[in-house]
Amino acid sequence: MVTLKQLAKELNVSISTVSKALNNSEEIGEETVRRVKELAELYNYKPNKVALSLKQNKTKTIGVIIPNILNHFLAKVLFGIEREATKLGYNIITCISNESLEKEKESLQILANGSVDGFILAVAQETQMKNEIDHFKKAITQGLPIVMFDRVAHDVMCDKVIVDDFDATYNATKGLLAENRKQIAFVSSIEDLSVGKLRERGYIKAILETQKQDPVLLKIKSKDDHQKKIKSFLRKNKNVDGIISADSSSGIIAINAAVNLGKKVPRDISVIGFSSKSDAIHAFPKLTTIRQHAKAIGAEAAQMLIHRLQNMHLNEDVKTKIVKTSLVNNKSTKAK
Amino acid sequence: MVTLKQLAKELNVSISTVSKALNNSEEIGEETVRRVKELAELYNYKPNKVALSLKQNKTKTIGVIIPNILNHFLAKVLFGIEREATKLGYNIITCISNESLEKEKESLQILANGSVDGFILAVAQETQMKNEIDHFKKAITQGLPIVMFDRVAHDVMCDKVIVDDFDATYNATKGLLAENRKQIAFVSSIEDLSVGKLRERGYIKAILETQKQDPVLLKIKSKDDHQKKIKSFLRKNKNVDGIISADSSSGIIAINAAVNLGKKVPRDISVIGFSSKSDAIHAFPKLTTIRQHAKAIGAEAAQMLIHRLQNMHLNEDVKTKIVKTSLVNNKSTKAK
DNA sequence: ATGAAAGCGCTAACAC
DNA sequence: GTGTTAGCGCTTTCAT
Repeated sequence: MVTLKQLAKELNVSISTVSKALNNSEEIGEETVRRVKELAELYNYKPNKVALSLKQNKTKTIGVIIPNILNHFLAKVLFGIEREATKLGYNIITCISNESLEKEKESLQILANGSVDGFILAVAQETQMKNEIDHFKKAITQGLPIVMFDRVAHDVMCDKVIVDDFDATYNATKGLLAENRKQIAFVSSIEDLSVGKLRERGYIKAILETQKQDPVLLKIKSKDDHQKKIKSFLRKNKNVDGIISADSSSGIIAINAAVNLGKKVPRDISVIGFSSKSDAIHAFPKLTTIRQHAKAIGAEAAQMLIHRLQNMHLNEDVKTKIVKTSLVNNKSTKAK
Repeated sequence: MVTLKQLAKELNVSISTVSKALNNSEEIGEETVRRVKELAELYNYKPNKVALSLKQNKTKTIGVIIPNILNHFLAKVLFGIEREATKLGYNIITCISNESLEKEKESLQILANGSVDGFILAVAQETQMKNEIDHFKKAITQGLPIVMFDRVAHDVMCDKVIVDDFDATYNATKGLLAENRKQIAFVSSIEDLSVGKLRERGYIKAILETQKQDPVLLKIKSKDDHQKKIKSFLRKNKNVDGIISADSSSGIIAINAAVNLGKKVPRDISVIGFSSKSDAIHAFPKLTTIRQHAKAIGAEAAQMLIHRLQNMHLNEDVKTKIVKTSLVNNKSTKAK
């Protein structure tokens, strides 16, 4: 990499002259500016990011901590974060906590050594289960703002971007009730997560309001064989004619399992699930989907963090943004 | 963040004494070392990463450029890279090229400003189609080594980690032939990619060797409705009793479509596809899968790059590592 | 209009 | 055993 020093030497001017010329300072003569810029162009000069960061005490880099990059939703949020951050002139350093509290702490620690200006993260499963939040608070105290998305720690004072999970399943359940479904079941492999609990409650509320059916829950552990669990559940509960799925694959598996058992979807059973467009087509018929607008969530989180970084002096109150889900009617429910 | 300066002041010693003490230099007295370390501990001192980078002219950071984070395979490689890099003391800055040549160039450019020590990347689709490679060469010339994985540019002299795509489909096709399948078709939505072409050739070779059937190809464009395309293909080609899928979703869709058309899998038709474990269960029966060992590819790429970074002076020859795929027999083929 | 110098936080060669 | 100094690349204040 070419440095200001080298340019200065070659042009027989001082380093500061070169710096000013490149930064369009009024102080420098027209002719000099031209010569400097020409040479800089020729050598493809780029200001050294590290030196800038040191000087200005900010890195224009965001630390992103994702629990699980193989989760389509989380990956899509990351996509949204990256795009928005890039647009606003920031880079992202990505760490994957792998749902582990320890790894999450570590990542936060390591990046708090001056590598980043702030964090965007979704809380790891283990962290949510143990309800630990000190590491978050510590980072914030150190002057590194955090934006949490989707899975948040409510007791940490920081900006948040969340989904209206409760409403989403409440409304989805209402939708199946409107189809006159007699026994709607709830299938979840994420009951440990804050969002999993919210989704469950939304479903339960809608069911209890009917006063005509009771909640039926199928909870799947990650080590279970999802296909078998769901298939045997459907076999044993022949009266189930509607399914709300809380995670991204149970809905798809449920459809395929139902078809496999000789049921017609949606004639005999309707299914609604959280899912992405690309996964929804893995089911025949295509899964009616609760869309979470993952990219928008990521973009929103990036905006919030960068806004805060650029207005640190103002000390604004923390905000929570709720991104509304939307229901995409495909063929696994009766169309309206 | 606490600095050496502040510690030095509080302890009434010089900055360099503190620095040496913390770095376990032999020069410093036992007692001093103890005092320094205690205070550092108390204030949770962490060496400023940016200052270190500037001083040592290396960032211990790797730039990773991924074409599409929503692709499960690529996401998993990223996972592998992150894990291995972290283990070896490196951070990763992630950019997403979104399959665009322009974005890829930009990312390479921006990160070449001193932000990273080298790159790990898979070439964007557009880049492969236009066969542009100057931006890669430029980065390498600037002293930033590149490791390419999966989708590589053969004309760039750099380390590579690739999959034995040709062999994978060749062998998979042979496997279906051994089941005595009379007409095996090849379904692909990635014919533009280098790996897509290799997979196609592997299939074609195996078919031509039989001298009993001709290759039958279904090529899907990304804007097509994949479900419809595959379903109507199966309807029109009733003699097809075997399918090799080149991408990660066609195989799953094919199984579900076949079942939907009243066929029994694998009695009437066998299917093999590239896929991950978590996607394979979206099909009933579960898809027999060509596993690419994405995490291993990522780890290997990280190791290669870091090895090179730590031995830049040696100027070692570039290497290409081939990671063998393996076939996981599930229920969409006749078990051996 | 141009340059010298200080300083961001750190390490290390070189005094003492 | 401890301190001084220079320097990584850059911006910026303050001379000239």
